Amino acid sequence: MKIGELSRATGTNIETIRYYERIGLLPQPARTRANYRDYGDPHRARLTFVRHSRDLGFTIEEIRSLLDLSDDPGRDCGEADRIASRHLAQVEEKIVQLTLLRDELTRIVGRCRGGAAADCRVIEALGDHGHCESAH
Amino acid sequence: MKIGELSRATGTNIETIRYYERIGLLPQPARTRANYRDYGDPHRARLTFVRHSRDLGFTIEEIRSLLDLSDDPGRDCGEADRIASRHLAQVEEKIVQLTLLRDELTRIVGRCRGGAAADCRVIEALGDHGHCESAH
DNA sequence: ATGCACCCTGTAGCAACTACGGGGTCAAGC
DNA sequence: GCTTGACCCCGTAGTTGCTACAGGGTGCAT
Repeated sequence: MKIGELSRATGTNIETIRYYERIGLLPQPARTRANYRDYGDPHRARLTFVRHSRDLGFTIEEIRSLLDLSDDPGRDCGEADRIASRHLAQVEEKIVQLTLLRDELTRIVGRCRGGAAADCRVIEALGDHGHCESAH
Repeated sequence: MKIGELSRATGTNIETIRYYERIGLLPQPARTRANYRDYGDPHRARLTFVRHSRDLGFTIEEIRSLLDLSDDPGRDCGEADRIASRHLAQVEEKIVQLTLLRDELTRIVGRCRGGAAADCRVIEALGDHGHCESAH
C-alpha cells in the first residue's frame, strides 16, 4: 500500500510516517517504479504499535526499546514490563501534580468580581506565591 | 541587582531570564558600565508573576495577555478570569485523559509473567488497540 | 599577574512532530 | 495529446519553552 493508504489505515499523518522512517523507528519500505513508498502488513502492524504506544504517552526512545524487544522473540519480557511500569509511575505522578494545580487554579478562578484590573484578585494571586496552599 | 541574584531570588535559570527578555516578556533592564544587566524590584515582581504562572501551566502567550492586563490598571478584570477559567478547563480535561491512560496502563502492566518476549502480554497489548477499554 | 566567579552575545540543540516549497507521477476526462 | 487533480517525492524550517554551548569580557582577591 502507498503512504496515503497507510496514513488512513493507522490514523497517522503522512509527514509523521516519513518522520518515523527518518529517525529509524520504521524500516525503509520497498519502492515502486515511480519511487513511491510501498508498505505491507508488517509495516502497518509496526506503525499501529508505535501510534498506540505514543497515545499511551511512551516516548520515542521507550518505543524504540519496546520494538527492539518484540523484534527479538527470545529475550526476556521483564524489560517491557519495567518500561511500562516506570511510565505508569510517571503518569500517576503527573496526575497528582495536575490535581494540585487544578485545586490552585480553582481557588484563583472565580475570585474575580468583575472590577478593574488594578485590584484583580486573579492577577494578584498570580503575582504572589504566598496565596498558594500547596507547593508547585 | 545582577542577573545571578535575580536568578537566585526567583528560582529562575539565568538563560531563561535572558530568554524571557528576548521574547519581550520581561522589559530590558538598565545596564551597568560593564554592560551587565541591572534589575530592580519591579523586574523581580514581574518575573515572579511569570514563573508562578508558568508553574500553574499557563502558556507564554497567556502570560503575555495577563501581563498586558496588569500593566493597564483601568482594564476590565474579566479577561484575566476568562484566561484562567479556560486554562482550568484544559487542566481538568488533561486529568481526565491521564486517568483513562493510567487505567489502561494499569491493565497492561503486571500482565507480564516473566516469559519470553515472543508471547509478552505487554507487547501484545501495545500492538493491538482492541485490548483497550476506553478510547484514547 | 593570575585565578576565579560572574557576566556578555549568538547560535544550536531538545521532543515530537507539522508545514512548506518546489518538484515528479499517474489515471481520467476532453 | 493535453490538462486537471490527486497523490507522491525530498529537504528544510517552524513550533514551545527552554537549555547548553562557544568564545569572549569584567571585577575582585591573592
